[in-house]
Amino acid sequence: MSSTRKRVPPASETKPWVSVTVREVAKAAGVSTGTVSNVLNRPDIVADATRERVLRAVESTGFIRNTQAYQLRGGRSQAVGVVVLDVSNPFFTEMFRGAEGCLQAEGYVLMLGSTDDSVDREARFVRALEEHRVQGVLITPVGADLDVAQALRTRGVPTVLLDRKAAADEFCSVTVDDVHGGELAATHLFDLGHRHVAFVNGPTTIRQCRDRRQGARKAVRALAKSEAAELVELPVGALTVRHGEAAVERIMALVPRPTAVMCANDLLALGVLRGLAARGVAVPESLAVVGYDDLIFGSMLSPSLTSVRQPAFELGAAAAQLLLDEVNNPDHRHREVRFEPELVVRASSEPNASRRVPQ
Amino acid sequence: MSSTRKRVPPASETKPWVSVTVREVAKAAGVSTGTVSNVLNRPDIVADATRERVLRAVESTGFIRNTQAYQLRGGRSQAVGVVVLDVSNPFFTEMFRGAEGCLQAEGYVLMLGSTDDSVDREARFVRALEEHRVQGVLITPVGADLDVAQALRTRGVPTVLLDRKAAADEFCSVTVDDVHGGELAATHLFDLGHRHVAFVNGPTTIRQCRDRRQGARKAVRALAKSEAAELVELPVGALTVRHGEAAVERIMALVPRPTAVMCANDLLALGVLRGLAARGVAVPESLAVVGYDDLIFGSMLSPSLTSVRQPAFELGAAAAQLLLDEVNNPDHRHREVRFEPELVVRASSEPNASRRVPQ
DNA sequence: GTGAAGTATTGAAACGTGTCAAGTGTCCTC
DNA sequence: GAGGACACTTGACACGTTTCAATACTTCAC
Repeated sequence: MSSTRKRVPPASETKPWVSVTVREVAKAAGVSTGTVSNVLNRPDIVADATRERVLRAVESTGFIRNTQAYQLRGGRSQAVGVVVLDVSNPFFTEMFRGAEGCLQAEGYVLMLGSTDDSVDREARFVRALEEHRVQGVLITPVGADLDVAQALRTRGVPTVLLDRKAAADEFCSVTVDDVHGGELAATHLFDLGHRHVAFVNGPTTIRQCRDRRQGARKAVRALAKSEAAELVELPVGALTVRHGEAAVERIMALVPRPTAVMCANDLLALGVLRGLAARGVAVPESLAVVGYDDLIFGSMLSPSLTSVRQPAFELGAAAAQLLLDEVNNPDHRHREVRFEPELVVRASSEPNASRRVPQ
Repeated sequence: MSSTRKRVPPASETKPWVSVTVREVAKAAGVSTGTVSNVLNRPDIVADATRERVLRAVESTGFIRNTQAYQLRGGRSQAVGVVVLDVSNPFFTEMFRGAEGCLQAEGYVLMLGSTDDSVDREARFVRALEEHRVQGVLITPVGADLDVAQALRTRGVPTVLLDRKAAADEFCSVTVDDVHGGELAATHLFDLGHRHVAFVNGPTTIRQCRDRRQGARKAVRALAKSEAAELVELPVGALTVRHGEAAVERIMALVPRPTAVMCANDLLALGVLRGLAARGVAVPESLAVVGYDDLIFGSMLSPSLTSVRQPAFELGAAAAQLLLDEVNNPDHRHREVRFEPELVVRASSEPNASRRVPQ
């Protein structure tokens, strides 16, 4: 009876090469599977001779442990998800690198995905991460609310917010003070005497865009009545070179024509510079330009781009550390690691700017 | 007797929130686990009323399928590994994006890692990918031999070579003719009359660097005796902006001084331009510069950078397609998808270059 | 020679899922 | 109302690993 229930795998199911299991290693070494497992996980409790024999068997059979089974049994996941807005933005890849350095050293593999500021893509990707039972997630959330991150949290997935402040003490987060950064950029232009400034901003659904705008407005309000200035906002659809370039037409159409442009990030600024160059507008003489992020490429343009520096690599590394602490430390407390932005003045705003920062 | 063997989980093992299993869904819906599984995987064979009930239970319990268990049971892995030389090089992130687009649509998650041209890091990362039983790997192999890729192949992991030609019909691969590209760049400089050309090259352990050098040498040999030219090679340690900048000193020390510089990639070229600008060397008047990759940033410099364009995004997309075919198509044949490089002439080599390519 | 104490190994159970042979109905036909 | 055909549902097993109670084997002291 019961013998007829034995599963007989159909011929079609035979794979070209099935992977070596712990059982085969055990057979090769003449021990039980339990011992093999012990050799791999707690080598100290197994006798020297046996350990040696098993290790040789592991070598000769080409055994590679199956993480799925390991994890299924109750072991820790060795994967971490990283969710960013745009992989092609060097700011995010730098951040990724920072995280990669820390986490790869701890044996983690990083699953990377970009959302392109789409709620749908974000939901789909995070869903996939959850199905993979990742050990944690580093995420730059899309949109104003933190729905996705909250959902992760309630399901017990350690989550660190990248470049986004958490509400209360719900999450760990790494942030840069974008309000202050926006203020720095705008103030710099006002200090130079500009009174008509255009602000090429991305979608205000993106928190960074909102905050930088807020900072810029703050700078406007901080001016004495006698030196009142105007900040004209030009929203664009995405933070890309293409959108920056397209914005130039609108800048030039403004009346009165602005004497300076502030951009919500460097990609936009690079696009603006390109558009201005195509029209033969002199920078900074006819129009000063400042960006945000301080991508390395901005420093090599001529005119080189004034920008607000953010420590992308350090942001990623800090986020990774926070995640590791949340995972390993039993009495972990959520924290916010805050970095200060730094204005880097270059030629696009000051014709003969001596670099105020090395490199 | 046997009841004493029952496992009693120690208190320390209780997790804050254990994930919902198919069993709990079954209980909630008043059916068996088999039926739940059927609803999820072959909804057509289950009665409408039951399906509805189960789906509601899935919803209410917040069930998320455990990919590990799914895969362990024999299902397909939903992960693909991507191994590149350097995540901070926009060329590779563009490639990643191309692959991401195809693969995410098919439900795959991408595990990304950079090797920084280190054999060790490559080995470690690929090892981790194998432990995760990824469905396939897209890899830019480090070093001259294809050891790591070969190992993957013999273990039955579908592997596509990125930007690297396979020996025989061992692998699928996507490539750009780097020899031709190198030739294009060098020939361009010779056509402009340059006879002393410096070649800032990366480590020749990197295949791209070797091939581009070979192309450049070929261009030298193609010259008539009457117009013989000299190509001085300056090897540097890595393909980065920093290394390019550092090479400038050596360029300027050459006797006779070269009138043109060809760089193995755009990051090097950007570094060179930066170094030259710092020394006040006029480009292209005193020294012409060409790069390789045609990163978007090169087009925005002034002088804008002449470069050899490679369709990074398309490379990644093509690789993803090849992988999907290898995975899905039973009678898959290995293929090489070959792209042709394209010279984009800009101001860094020709003062008043009218762009020969739009954008 | 017996018991105690330690050391090394074993083997079965469990993790969460998909599969499939067997089982339970239900409806139709003769 | 017996039999067959059909439509769903069930439940045990297998995947590859780790864990842990139980066992086997040594050593040592009395």
